Amino acid sequence: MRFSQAFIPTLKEKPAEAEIPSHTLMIRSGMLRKLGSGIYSYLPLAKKVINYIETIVREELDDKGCQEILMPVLHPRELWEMSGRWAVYGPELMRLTDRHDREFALGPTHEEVITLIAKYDIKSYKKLPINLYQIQTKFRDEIRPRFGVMRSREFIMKDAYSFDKDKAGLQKSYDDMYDAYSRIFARCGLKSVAVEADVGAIGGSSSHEFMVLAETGESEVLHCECGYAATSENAKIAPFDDHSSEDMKELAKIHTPDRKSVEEVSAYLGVLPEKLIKTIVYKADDGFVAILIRGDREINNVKLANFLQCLNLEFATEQEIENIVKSVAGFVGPVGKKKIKIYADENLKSAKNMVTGADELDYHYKNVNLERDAHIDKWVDLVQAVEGDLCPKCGKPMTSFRGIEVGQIFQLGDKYSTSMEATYDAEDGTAIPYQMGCYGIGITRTMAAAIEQFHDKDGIIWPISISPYEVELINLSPAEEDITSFCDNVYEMLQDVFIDVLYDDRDEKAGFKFKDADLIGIPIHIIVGKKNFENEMVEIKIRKTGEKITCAFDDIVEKVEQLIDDLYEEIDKNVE
RNA sequence: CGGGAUGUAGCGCAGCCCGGUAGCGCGCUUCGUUCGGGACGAAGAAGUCGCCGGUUCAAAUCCGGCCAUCCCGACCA
Repeated sequence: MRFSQAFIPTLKEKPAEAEIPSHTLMIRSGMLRKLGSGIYSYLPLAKKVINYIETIVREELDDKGCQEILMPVLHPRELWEMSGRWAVYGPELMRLTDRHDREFALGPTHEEVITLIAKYDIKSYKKLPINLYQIQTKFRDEIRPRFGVMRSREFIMKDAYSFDKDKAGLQKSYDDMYDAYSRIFARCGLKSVAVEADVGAIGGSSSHEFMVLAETGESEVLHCECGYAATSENAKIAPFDDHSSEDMKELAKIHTPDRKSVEEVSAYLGVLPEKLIKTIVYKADDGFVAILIRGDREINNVKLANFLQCLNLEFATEQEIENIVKSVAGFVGPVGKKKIKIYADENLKSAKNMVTGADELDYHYKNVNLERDAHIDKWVDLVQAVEGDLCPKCGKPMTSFRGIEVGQIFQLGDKYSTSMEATYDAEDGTAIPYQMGCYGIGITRTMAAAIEQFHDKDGIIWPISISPYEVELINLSPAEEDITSFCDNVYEMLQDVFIDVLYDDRDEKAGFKFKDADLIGIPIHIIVGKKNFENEMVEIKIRKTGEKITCAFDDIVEKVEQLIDDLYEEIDKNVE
């Protein structure tokens, strides 16, 4: 492609709306333009990257025997009522009404549609297992779209659905997808890691998220050298140090005037925050509960919501604490008989001689020993894991990094097949619900994640496997006829050997073209300037390292082919 | 939805407090010079000042309402 003909509207200045590198760079490099909040047009460079990512996805999935289909974006309300998700999916489901007042959703995911397809047309065990996928625009009415394509309301996603006869089959399909995903992200040139994940609203049992490592990632991942890795919201931990060796002391009420927070009480009494127990009252779906957590730690809301099996979870108000719990905000505690259920983080089980609220204004208890002084309805893992916590598998301290979630795989089991009465006929003729799995990859998010992982102050540094072009040929002297006709020639020769090349033939200053080339981030630049030209040489620059090599005219094609091979080899060695 | 901000030329912004009919930089068009890290000169095109209403002789500017966009928090590929 000649740059002079290409639609690549680059920008010198940073756009006001962009916060993170991928967003800024996609706009500046002429890949992306905004239409509305969380709604974007993909210009030619972006579309090429998307195509390359999709090609890798298709190749790897097809290799596992998956088959591509295309399902509708528009879903009738009745379909979502079959699974019960019209009600539970919540405001994130983009809903609309047609001229006859019929209600529809714009599909955020396609479990319902695919299950219906299977229900009608995959009736025999002989047809199983089967895995169907699509690459489709998805809609999610995000509370707050941000970071450009990273969290948008409309995005391109690959979603696959597996159907198996039994759990063992599902496990096999799941393992295949796990393997395919690892290969896909590696082939995209990305450093990624699979972590244990929360199943969230989709439901089901086992799940992994694939995270691309990047400082700007929205998720914190805890991992251990033994291989354990999980998002911080989902991470389990080995119990922290206990105090079981202490003797239980006598319970005592102490005056703590106007000291409510952990910091205040801990400073006033001269004890460490870890000797305090916070008692937090929540309003859950079916009533109020009190949760106990060590003073220096936080409650993990995902764990709590999962444990309580509830959709809405909020703090009780001061009024509710007074009226329902018969206590005082800031001084709530577990000692004595209570009207509501009390659940304690299991790490408190061995804690001795703790400080808690005394359910009375300006008073706390000291020397509280939960098993002696309180009634705990259940001990549960509720703590938010942090860096330094011990690995649940091997007990070593875990470290943390940030990541961008680019894919997630789930074992759904028979959740949808049962609710939608989708069954196959087994060998003995009985109707059995499919065992299903679902597997997503955010295509456009993967593109953004690649930029987050690979950029510098000058612009994007594309991994060659998903780069919009493999080579950028830069003519620094378009006014010189001999140089230009030479460049035209090189352009032809490269195309003849199927190298995808962007040819900067524009009548612009050298610096201008260099800046654009660095910004756009094509991995290999061939620079044709006057001085080198007179010596029958060109310069080849590697975008990633900045390394510049000179190359004789006759060797250009061979050298470039070799450099391309090297870059692919570097990627391939990380593909299992 | 709560908190904070912004809306003026394609992009980035000033002007608003103190009302008098719009300006700067980049980009764009033409010409000339320049030509290895976002050149210079000259000439030019381009804006219903987010929308609706109010106050006023007069509104980008003051007042009210609405809309949109962005940032911080709770959700997710």
